[in-house]
Amino acid sequence: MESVESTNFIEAIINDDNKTGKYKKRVHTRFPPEPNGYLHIGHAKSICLNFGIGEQYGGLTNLRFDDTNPTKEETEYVDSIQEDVKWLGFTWDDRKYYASDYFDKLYEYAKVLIRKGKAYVDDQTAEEIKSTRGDFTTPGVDSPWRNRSVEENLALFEEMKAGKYKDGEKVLRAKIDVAAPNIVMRDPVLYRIMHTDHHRTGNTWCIYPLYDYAHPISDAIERITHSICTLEFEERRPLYNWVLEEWEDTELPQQIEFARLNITNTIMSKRKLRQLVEKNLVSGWDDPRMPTISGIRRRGYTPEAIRDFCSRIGVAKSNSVVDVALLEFCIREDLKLKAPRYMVVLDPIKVVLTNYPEGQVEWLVAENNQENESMGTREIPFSRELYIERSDFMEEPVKKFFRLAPGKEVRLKNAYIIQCNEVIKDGNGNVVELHCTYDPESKSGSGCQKKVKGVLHWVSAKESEDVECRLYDYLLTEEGNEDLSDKDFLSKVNPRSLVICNGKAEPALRQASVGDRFQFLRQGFFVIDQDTTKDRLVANRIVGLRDTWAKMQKQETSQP
RNA sequence: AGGGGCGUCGCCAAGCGGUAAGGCAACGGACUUUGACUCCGUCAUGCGCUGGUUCGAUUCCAGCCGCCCCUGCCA
Repeated sequence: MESVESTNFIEAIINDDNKTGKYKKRVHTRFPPEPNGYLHIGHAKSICLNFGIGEQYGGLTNLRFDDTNPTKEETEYVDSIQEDVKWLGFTWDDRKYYASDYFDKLYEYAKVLIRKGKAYVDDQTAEEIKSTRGDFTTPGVDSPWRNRSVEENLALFEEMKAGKYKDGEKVLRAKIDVAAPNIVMRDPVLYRIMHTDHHRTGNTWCIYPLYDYAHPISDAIERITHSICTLEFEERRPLYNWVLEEWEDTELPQQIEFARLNITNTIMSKRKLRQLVEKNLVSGWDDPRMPTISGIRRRGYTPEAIRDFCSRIGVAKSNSVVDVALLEFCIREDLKLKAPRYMVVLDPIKVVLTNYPEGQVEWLVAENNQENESMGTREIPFSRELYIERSDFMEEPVKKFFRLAPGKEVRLKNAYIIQCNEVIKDGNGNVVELHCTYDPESKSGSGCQKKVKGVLHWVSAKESEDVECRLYDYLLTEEGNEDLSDKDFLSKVNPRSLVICNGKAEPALRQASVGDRFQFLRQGFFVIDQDTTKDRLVANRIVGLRDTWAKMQKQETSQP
């Protein structure tokens, strides 16, 4: 809510530009995803940053699909990206663009570069280009085709466009300096030949521009002022500026880089997330365990929580790994007053109140959210047979355990104080039932003065409805986003080791998860997902189980 | 090794020469019919290291050390 405002380095740049009048106080940003996958929480940082700056400075923010590589891009992805950005609460109005909108302009400007002697057609193969580019310590060598005449280059480039050549036969290269210390500047490729259908332009083109060429021009065409991207593009900034040298506009966009988001134990690589989907290790990009925007939406995260998270993590240039606990804090913070607090029992143990009349049902009043009266109350059934959480009972209580134990008293939330008198076990010594007595004078709200240490969640055994549900835990890895080889990675990425719920993760994580689960369960912060129908039952809201107990689909290990 | 970045509390992150904000986490304590929430309190004589400049340096200079990125016709 009242987070302290301090300006980040990007805002400092913009403030300075506004002061010097560099863009006549115009602020125009863009969010430029390649439609080759679903957006994840890491993209949310970029979205909040770019759209946030637009809002903050009374400027504009475009949505632009960077679709210059037809082999990777699909319409499904552009749809999901739009949905996610909108869901986060941002709007681009009519400013939705595609790099492919500019294919004609890009082509024409390439010819300008050729006429200026700043680009040439190279006949070398990819391998030849690679081997003549040199390495970190060795300068590159000029291509034998580097000094073709403007006329020849123009003719060749037109032939490339006309489809005269096969894939890889020729490329258009920038004529910069093959010996530049910055390898990016060693005559980078501007255009390649690809006889591939594009998701929007179909087979109109067989030459496609590369990012380094298309991006600065797209920015310039849209009159972007601050082109914000991640750190790995930093050494490409000289090329970004080089491409724009002949551009006629006097207010050229400037590239600014920031560190991408990493979260502890969270897979943030699109490549790896794609593998999870393709290997069917998750149900899809929107599987509630995925760190994708659509996945965490299904988990019950709110846009407000994610935006709050993005503002709390800050923006800087140092590689950092944010503790997932901060994300969890943000959703709790937002849901605190929004989520109805229902009681739930996931792993039930039966409690029989031996002094409560058989067949009697009493309807008790419970507040939906004790911190937010406007959420009202509901009536919940109370009867002789109830369920409580198995972990809320300990036959031999440890030191600070103040839930139920033989002889101990505890309050059933919104109901009565009960005392445990007898423990019923099966042939194997497993506790199957608890016989307790309730104190009729202790009804909640009756002004009963008796104090007990513990308060338990419970549900009536007969009057409650069952809800088939699954409680998902995060898709966490022990390694986080470490770079594993494909083989190692896939061996780790299976539902067993990744789903903390299954109790298969490393002890420290598992413990953290138990704590987290506790938070969420006790406060009614659940996500349930009806797997069979794939119904988006949980989208955008927290679902509590109203006085029911959920039958967890048992995955081997039970809760501690 | 060449180029480009970055190093402030367990995790983020302000600070831009005047004597270390804030958040998360953690830990005490109060309150509590959710061990939640709330509330109080604690939590860097220290800013990668070493020198230098200065009355004074996290902030300037030099030299080290550490980490990240770059040799796609991916973005």
